[in-house]
Amino acid sequence: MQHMGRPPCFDKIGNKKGPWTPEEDIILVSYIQEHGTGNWRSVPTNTGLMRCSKSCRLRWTNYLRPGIKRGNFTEHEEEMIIHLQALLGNRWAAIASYLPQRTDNDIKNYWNTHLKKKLKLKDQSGSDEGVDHQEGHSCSSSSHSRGQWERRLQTDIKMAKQALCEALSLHKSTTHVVSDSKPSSSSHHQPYINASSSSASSIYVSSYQNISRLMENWMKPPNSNDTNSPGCYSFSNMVNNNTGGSSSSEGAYSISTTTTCTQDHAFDDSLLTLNSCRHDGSPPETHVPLSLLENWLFDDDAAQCHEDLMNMSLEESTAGLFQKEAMH
DNA sequence: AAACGTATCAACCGCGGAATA
DNA sequence: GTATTCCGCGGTTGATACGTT
Repeated sequence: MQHMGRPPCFDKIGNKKGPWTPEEDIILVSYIQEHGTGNWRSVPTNTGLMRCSKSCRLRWTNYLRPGIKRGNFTEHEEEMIIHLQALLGNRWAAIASYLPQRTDNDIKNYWNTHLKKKLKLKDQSGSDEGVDHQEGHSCSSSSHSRGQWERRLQTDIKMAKQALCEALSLHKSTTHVVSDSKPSSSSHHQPYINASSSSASSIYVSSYQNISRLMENWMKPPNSNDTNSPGCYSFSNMVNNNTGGSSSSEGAYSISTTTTCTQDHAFDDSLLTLNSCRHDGSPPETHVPLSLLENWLFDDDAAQCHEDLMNMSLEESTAGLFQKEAMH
């Protein structure tokens, strides 16, 4: 049984493991800025990084990718995760697609460390809920195949949305400026330059400036307020203030901070709309009379979105293809 | 102040499925 | 149609930060 799936790439001689160093991060980021994320296999070779492609991809998607929000989960996010977990099970990637600023890894960790416990306590304290909040998911009864089916369907929907979005948004302005505004807390967020995108193939950020800023931040003593993990430095600043525009197959969204939402709703804002606006990032403020379809694609009225999602089961969202399985 | 226990999260690992030869 | 390679996902691990005794 040599090949059940792909053998791990770690046995290649000299492949480094363990935490990433700032230097490695820089190399990876600048490479991806230039070449995009199309071909992970070639990343180690082309960059000289002594990491396997998998490790590079992981580092990028879980940490370096633009638009990742770090730090505490908001209540909204928490609710979303609980809701979606009940709906989708432990499909963290699928769940993460609704929480675009969070990585699947983050969500998974948060679930395992916080939410699971929380729900357990809740259950113990007498909540009756038929909902099974454990490992499996509420709908897991019949549903391995259904799960796959759902996943596929979701992907199809996403793609359709994307295509429609592109088609519909051709006329819209593609520029969007990243303001260094808000993000909730404290931050000494510095305004990183956003190489404003010319849609699909755009580079999401000005490499030189951001990297030099990155360097600057590394020079500073770590701020305990910020993030405590070794991999954090101040990079999150950069990352958080950029719009995504890379051509990553999975994470190439752009997050506009110029949308109508404010404060806490920054999160809701990107919710759902993200998938649809990933390429042009056009701020939906330009609400022209929208067709139903366009509304679906571009509507990011925060409250609305959130409401919608919270009230919408997957079944509903997929036009009643499934029988409704009572959530609440 | 030290020892110990717990929580957190970045990274690893193995697998399945898609893509390609 | 088969074998091989690559990508992405989810479960798990291990280092370390944090809290308690």
